[in-house]
Amino acid sequence: MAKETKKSQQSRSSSSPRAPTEASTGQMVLKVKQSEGTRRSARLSSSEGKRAISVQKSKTKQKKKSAKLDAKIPKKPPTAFFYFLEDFRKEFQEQNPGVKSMRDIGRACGEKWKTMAYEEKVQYYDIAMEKRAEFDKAMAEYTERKESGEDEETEDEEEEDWSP
DNA sequence: GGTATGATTGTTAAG
DNA sequence: CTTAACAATCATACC
Repeated sequence: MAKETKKSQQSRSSSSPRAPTEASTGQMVLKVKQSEGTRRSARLSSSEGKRAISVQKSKTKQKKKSAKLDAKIPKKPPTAFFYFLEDFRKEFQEQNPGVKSMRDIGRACGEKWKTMAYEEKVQYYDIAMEKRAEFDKAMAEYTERKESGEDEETEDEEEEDWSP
């Protein structure tokens, strides 16, 4: 079977100036480039140009799913890092049964994640890619619906208390 | 009892 | 171009 890892490209690369010429080289070379010259550098230049840098000023205060913030926005799929966490968590707990919680694991994960080789991370990236493809589709529908008329809603799910 | 927080990186949509 | 938000998860903290 000629499966191999080739579906990573996907059609989303309509605007991706990277792909052709790949066969010419004959070697895989992978796509280490990705987008190193986009937000990564942007952050640097910003820090250089600006002084304070953002430094995560917001502290990342996300959460509160209890509040109905999901509205109609498609939920974001887990990133490659999260998939890696899933596997890492199991191992980490086995090696460190005394660990307290994800906070510690997250730190260990992040550290290891950076040390991991691209090829090893690629497998997780690949998974995330498929997820994004699906999410992309959902987003298209969401946008379309939004333009059409977000007002609409079929509030079908209002199960509040169905106790007769 | 329940909610909020914290920590990790990656990805996205919007401004 | 840049920013802020959010994704999973669970021990912990507060009232």
